[in-house]
Amino acid sequence: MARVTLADVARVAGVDMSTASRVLRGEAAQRVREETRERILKVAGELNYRANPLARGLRTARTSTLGIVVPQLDNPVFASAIRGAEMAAAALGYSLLISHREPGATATTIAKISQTNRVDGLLVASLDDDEVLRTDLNAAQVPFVLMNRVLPGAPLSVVLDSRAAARKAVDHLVALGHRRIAHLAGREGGFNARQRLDGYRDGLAAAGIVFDPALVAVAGYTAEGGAAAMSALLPQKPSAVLAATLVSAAGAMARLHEAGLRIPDDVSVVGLHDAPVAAMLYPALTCVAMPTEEMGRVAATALIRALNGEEPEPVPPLPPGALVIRASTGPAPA
Amino acid sequence: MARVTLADVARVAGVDMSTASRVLRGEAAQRVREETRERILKVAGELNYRANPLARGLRTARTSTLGIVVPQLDNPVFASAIRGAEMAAAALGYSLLISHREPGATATTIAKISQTNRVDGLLVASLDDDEVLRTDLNAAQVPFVLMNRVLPGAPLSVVLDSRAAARKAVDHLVALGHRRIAHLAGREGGFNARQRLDGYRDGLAAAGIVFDPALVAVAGYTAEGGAAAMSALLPQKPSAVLAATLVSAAGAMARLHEAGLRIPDDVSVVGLHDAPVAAMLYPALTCVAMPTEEMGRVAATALIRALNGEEPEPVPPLPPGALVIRASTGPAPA
DNA sequence: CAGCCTTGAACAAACGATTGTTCAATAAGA
DNA sequence: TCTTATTGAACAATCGTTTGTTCAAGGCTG
Repeated sequence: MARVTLADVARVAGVDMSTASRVLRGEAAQRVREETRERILKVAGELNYRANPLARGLRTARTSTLGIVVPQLDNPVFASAIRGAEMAAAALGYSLLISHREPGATATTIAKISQTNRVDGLLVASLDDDEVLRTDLNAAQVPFVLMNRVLPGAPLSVVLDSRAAARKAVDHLVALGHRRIAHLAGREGGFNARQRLDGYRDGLAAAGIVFDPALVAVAGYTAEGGAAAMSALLPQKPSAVLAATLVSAAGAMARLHEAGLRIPDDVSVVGLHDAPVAAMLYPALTCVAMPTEEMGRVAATALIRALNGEEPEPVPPLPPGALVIRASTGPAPA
Repeated sequence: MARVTLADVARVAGVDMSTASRVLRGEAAQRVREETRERILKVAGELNYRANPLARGLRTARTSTLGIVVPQLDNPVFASAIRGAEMAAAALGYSLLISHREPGATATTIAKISQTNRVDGLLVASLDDDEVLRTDLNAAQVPFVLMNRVLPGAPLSVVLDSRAAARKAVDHLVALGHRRIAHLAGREGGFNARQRLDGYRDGLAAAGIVFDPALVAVAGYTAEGGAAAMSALLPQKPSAVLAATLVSAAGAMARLHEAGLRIPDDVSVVGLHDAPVAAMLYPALTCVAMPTEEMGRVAATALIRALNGEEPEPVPPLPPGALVIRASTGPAPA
């Protein structure tokens, strides 16, 4: 059970460690005779040799590990971003070190994780305010990529095209004949919230509907917020609601039930992002799927590229996925 | 920005690296004069020295990293177990390397993650069958602890007391006057499924209700399964349902809505585990909270103990948390 | 005052890989 | 045939720690 080291491989193959190393890393293939090369590979295979990442990391000053910092683990958005990042990282020989970070645990997490010398770079998702996030990131000792977020001055971000997604959702409602469409917005001042609001307005404009500020309420990212915002909007008698997130949609739906309104007969509801929970709501929620897994994949890939010294090129917003029509949307009431 | 190494600390403090190392690791305090000791600590602090985990790991053959393998990341149960494990690990100086593992990606993940020499031990959660899991674990090159699962022969497990939880849920229903209580069971043959079924029967027995196999249906761990099982049970006209998981509860509730039955007026529903999604269902689901976060914490702690050579002592099942009464349960219909 | 213990700290050898440099043998060119 | 490139592989230093061993100085005992 003793680990097989490079020295073992070299000894068995009858070559020097340096030669074995070069062959196994696939470097400068020209400098080694084909026959020797094959012998080394064969021996390594037979011995089931695996390079010790610590030794390699020590020598190369690289860990082949990415850190990923998320505010919540059980949020489906982050969970699937992690999954995507993990797959991309694994495909490129990297591992993922996950740190979940309580919102408000300012700076400490990013500073700590990057100081401990365990990761080459960081994937960062955050729900914090720009300023807080900026302070945090200033403490980062390693390159990083932001997910689902832009921060002026931050080098690289991978974002979802929330604007297009919101537009898509509104188009669906419009096609069903809705005209009084309310919007449960995200946190005020947030980047994504702005995007979604813009998309909402795009949709209205395209349908020739005049934007009515009274039909927009800030719901934030909690069920309670969704319920409260829905309460505020009820007097406006919307026939449909676009919620910025699944969670606020759930809160809104609960409020509609309480108010005795039927979904979708009286009010249609559509949310952004698709996840198993959408199907578990009652009625099952129509929503626009977002490529969150791809976001993780793209972010990890971009980060690794940057670590390899490639010039980072900005990533365009990821277009929304399919409109998943479930039971929560229907024709506008006559 | 160049990293501060132990050599730097030693040089500035005017001592040998070995002395600095011993002081900073807090080892054998007796062998160093108090004055020297303080000087080293002071210098290390001023220089903001952080040991390079790779170098240390190389020398000690330990990475101070735990791997955690979960079948799903967005499952609240696993998410909070991860959170708990992370906190415990961090408190003991360990990091967490997360691998999510598609159920069915047999053996590969565990084998790979433990072969790569990156982790000292593994926390394993799995939904696979015993045999599959056993095969997987045979490939493990490092110590491991099972979470929420027992496997005959496996050295160490940390489990939730699902039996007591199910019992608690049934007691609640009984107290509300229910007598025809159905059970949506987990996967047939699964350890937890058995536990919950036993708890369900315990509850019935305590209330003097005769167990009726016709009131039990296997729902598995999906919403569809929950819905299908609920369909199968409807002809039995239960006045209450105990679902083994939140997901199957959601499926069952959807089915009840379709059938035109009111919750809780016609049928009460209670689920096991508490998570934000429970509050998002309609009506909000009454459930028995489970200490999943603590499970992660305890598992990580036990694993680290084992890695330190301490004799592992079996961990008793973690008792269920509070009964969280929401809107889905009410008095039995007259 | 000589010899022996203690104490405090330096010396030095790993851990397992990577990589710049050297060197021998062969091939090519003059 | 002798020199010069070229190729193929060994040599050896290094990354930053940890830890077994050695060693010097001072304190004690007799």
